[in-house]
Amino acid sequence: MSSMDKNISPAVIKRLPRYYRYLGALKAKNITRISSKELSERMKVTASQIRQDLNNFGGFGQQGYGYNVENLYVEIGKILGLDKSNQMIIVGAGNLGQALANYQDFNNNSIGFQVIALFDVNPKLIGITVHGVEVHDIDDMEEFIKNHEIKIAALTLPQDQAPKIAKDLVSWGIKGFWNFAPVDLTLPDSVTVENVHLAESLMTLTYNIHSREDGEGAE
Amino acid sequence: MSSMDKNISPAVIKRLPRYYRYLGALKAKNITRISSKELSERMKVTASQIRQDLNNFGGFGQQGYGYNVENLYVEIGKILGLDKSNQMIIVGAGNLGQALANYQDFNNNSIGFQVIALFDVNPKLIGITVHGVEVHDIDDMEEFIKNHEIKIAALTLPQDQAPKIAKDLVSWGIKGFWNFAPVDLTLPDSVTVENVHLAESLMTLTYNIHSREDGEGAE
DNA sequence: TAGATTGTTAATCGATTAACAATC
DNA sequence: TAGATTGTTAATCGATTAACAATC
Repeated sequence: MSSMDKNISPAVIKRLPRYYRYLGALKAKNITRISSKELSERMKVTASQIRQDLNNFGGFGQQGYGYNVENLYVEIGKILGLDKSNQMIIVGAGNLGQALANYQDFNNNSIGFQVIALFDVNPKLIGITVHGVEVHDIDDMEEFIKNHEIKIAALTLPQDQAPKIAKDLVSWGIKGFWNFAPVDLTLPDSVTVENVHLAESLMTLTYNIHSREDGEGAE
Repeated sequence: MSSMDKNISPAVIKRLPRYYRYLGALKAKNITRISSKELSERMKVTASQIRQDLNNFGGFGQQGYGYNVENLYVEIGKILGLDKSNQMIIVGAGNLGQALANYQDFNNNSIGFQVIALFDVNPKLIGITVHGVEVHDIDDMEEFIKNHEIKIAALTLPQDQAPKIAKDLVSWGIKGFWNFAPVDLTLPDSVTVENVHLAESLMTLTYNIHSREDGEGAE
């Protein structure tokens, strides 16, 4: 209802955070206005694409002027849901889970994400504190989620455990998964899964490195 | 020359690791053959897409039979460059760098990736060992890369340092970057960059969570 | 006002899906 | 051989780019 989503394509959505990052950088440089043309040169995309993308959400610009940096930054933030509080838990307090808990890039109030608990089965980890956040017993997770009305869970646990725990988490109210386990989660349509498949990302890198080596003398 | 790359689209390349993962799982279940139709049902893509994708690289199947799982697994591994040794270094031995050094998913010989050194400026980190891999002084990086003929570097360092260090690394022989810094690296065309922008991935997650909430009653 | 730049429609391009002849 | 399933061409669909009238 609020944003009368006329089914925005995933390709557009994936580009929004990058616009947001560039606008943040412009803001930090005290640049107050920018045209789609100049932004397109900085970002190495077409000005057409920028205007098309933004116009999915409303007319943020002004003819003859361009876009107000501060305003556009705020608007894209709202579109992405960064104005809401986004508390999350991390399930699996191993190296990756702890790294995410420590990660300053998003884990600060200015962007609005906040890790409020880690969970693990390992008694050696339960009770320790990572970046001021406590590792809890995974058996206490249901109650914690319900008490704190958590909607987002990062999954940084072994592949074989991820599907079952994800299913439980959905029944306890989790609406979005940030999934680092190398497995595809099959969950109801009302639930969102954002995969970060690190091993797969690394494989596309090696593909590109090797294919460039081979194609050196290409036309 | 070797693979006479007829310019495979990035969309196809990004799907290959997922095929590889599914074939590995089939192999582990001792399934020896699979048709594009059955694989398409498991992976929730069209059989057409699977056949089109694979045929960019050669006729791996057999009419009336389907694909041999073991063979296809090996072939896709070769396409991705997993048969070659892929030694890499991690630049930035903070939480994320250490987590990657520890990450078992790719950091084992069976897939062919191997982290052989971490680098940092922090004297407190230099000399420690993470998952059997030593953290070196970043001043020793040039010599190390040249001695070991390293081609791949993971960048897990602060955003403001990434562009300069990436430039240096290129001059020392690095061909591919696995970039975790929230910045776009501008480098020569001969160099490959695979970005893992965690904060941006998390933002698309919140977008989807919130837009589903709003659109609940949509047709 | 004249100049600049948006918002938006139309044209192009590329990727996905469907269909089917080839063939194991 | 008959049945199954690929490899590949053709049709469709969606996303990107170009163009330009609207308008600040």
